[in-house]
Amino acid sequence: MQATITSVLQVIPTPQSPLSHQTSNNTLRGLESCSSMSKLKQFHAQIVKHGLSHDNDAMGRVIKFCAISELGDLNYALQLFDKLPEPDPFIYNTVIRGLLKSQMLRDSLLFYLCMLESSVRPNSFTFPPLIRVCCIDNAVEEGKQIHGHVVKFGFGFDRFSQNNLIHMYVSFRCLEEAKRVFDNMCERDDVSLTTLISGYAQLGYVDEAFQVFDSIMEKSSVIWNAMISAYVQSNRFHEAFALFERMGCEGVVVDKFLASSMLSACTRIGALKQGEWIVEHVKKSGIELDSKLSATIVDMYCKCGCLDKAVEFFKGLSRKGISSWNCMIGGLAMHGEGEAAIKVLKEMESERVAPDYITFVNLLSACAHSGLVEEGKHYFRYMKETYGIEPGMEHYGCLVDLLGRAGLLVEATRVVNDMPMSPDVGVLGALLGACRIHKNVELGEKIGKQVIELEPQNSGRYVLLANLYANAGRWEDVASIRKLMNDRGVKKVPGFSIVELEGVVHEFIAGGRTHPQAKEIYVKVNEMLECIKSAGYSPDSDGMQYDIDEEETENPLNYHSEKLAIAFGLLKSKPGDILRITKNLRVCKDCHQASKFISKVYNLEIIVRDRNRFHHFKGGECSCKDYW
DNA sequence: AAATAAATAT
Repeated sequence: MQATITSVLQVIPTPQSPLSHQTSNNTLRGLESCSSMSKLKQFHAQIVKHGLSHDNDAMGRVIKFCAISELGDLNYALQLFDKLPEPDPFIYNTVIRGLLKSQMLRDSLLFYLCMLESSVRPNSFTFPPLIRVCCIDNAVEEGKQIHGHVVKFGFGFDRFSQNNLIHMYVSFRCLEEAKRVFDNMCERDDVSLTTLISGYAQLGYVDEAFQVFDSIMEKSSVIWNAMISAYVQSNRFHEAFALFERMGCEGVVVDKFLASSMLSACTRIGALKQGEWIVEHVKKSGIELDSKLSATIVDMYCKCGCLDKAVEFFKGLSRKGISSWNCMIGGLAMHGEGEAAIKVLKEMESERVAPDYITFVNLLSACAHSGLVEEGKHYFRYMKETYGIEPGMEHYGCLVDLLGRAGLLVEATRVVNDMPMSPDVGVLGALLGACRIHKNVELGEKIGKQVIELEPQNSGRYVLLANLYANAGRWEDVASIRKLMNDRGVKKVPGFSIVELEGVVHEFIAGGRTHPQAKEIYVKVNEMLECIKSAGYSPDSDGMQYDIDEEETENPLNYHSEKLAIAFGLLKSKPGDILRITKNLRVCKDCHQASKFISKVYNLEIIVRDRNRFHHFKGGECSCKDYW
């Protein structure tokens, strides 16, 4: 990007080609509906015959098809370009877009330099794709230079360029720059606003996002949606719901995007009642149930713990998109219904829907959660053999998880070592998890250290390794992990659990006392623990989660968010009720054990969704059969 | 002749 701009500033405009004749007009019109490269080559031949092979207008259309269309051929476009004596800005822009589309990011920037060197003046269409290139390539320096060019060539107030610049600076995490571009605009549109709002939210500045949102006088539904999703994304569900309500009061119509965002909010916190309300609304208001929305609904039912309703809704779909199939299989996986998941795959095949990459991720995860080792191994090969799907990182992750959980650590390690790509944190994390389950300290230590260095800010990894050490009685190592976390300023993610009772969502944070009935709840926790102790429960401090926080005075193990949520549920429910809990972390061993006892002693069904899967506690047993 | 953002499944 060394080219100087000053030399290009005085450019002589490219002379326009002579007008095309009637015949060539017809040829050009035909090009619009061109359906393949071989058809295109016929058109090209016609153009040559009419003596227009150097005509920018005609050749521009040909190049556009080759460079941009799905059926095109970028190399052919480049060959044609080379034969043009004086390509115009449109043609340069088109090739730049084509290079972007083919992920040839560097070449796209270089091509822009060629444009400048040939003294062809960029226009307002030149910059948006270039800005995207910098954005995707994370090319911060080049991005700033392109921004300079935008201004110097006089497009500093072009809305498309500005919107793309906002997007670019957000992706560079330069929010001040993004805001500066935004403030500088004379005319902001929905794109400018949503880009900035979601940008703030992505980087954790939800309140700043709200300020922008709040400053808008006339809010379109797109803007409402952006702000609501911003809250959902930041786990601030109460605010999302509150805003949704306010939106209704202001008479904004719920469209499919809003329905989708709200459903995903319900899904994330496991708010079944609210989710069902949205589904009813979708049905009543005639919002089009497209395949994406259907998938969202299937997913909502699954993740809110209602497998039956998910299945019912799924079966009722007249046209099932691939994502609905995938959500259904994924839902069954979470509930530990491996055999059922395999059955759905077979149904899918008999309905001639081709499974894709994600189908097999979900299917393999179903096998892993149900301990279906042979089946899992079979489908791992099958997807390649039958559908030509090359196993990706996620598939390897599932396979390692599958083998590791089943105690086949040697085989799991071999898979990791023989993978064609180098294993990411997910894959190694699966192996580490297996080491913890099967108490393999040597391997676990080695993998644990790797995983921590790959993701130094992820507290969960430290906790996992510390647990492994604690398990082996290696307390000095536990202490050194704790020190490492402190030195690096890694904060443990606070665990929270959510319960929906009578349509109201209650949230509990481990050791927290913010709930209005906190006092009663804590009394109930103690009573509850005493009660199950006499039924044979003994606290299991194996998990060691508590020892990692030094400042806690009480034993936080007793006040894990899940126990608070259950105690609250006990206060509010009658025997025979079902208690649904959603939590952000994984269930710890002690809570798992306690939940089993509680389900028996209090005759209460408890359905817990953790980070990974569902646990259905009933009569002293858990649906995961302690396999999780 | 031409374009940017926002939703689902790991």
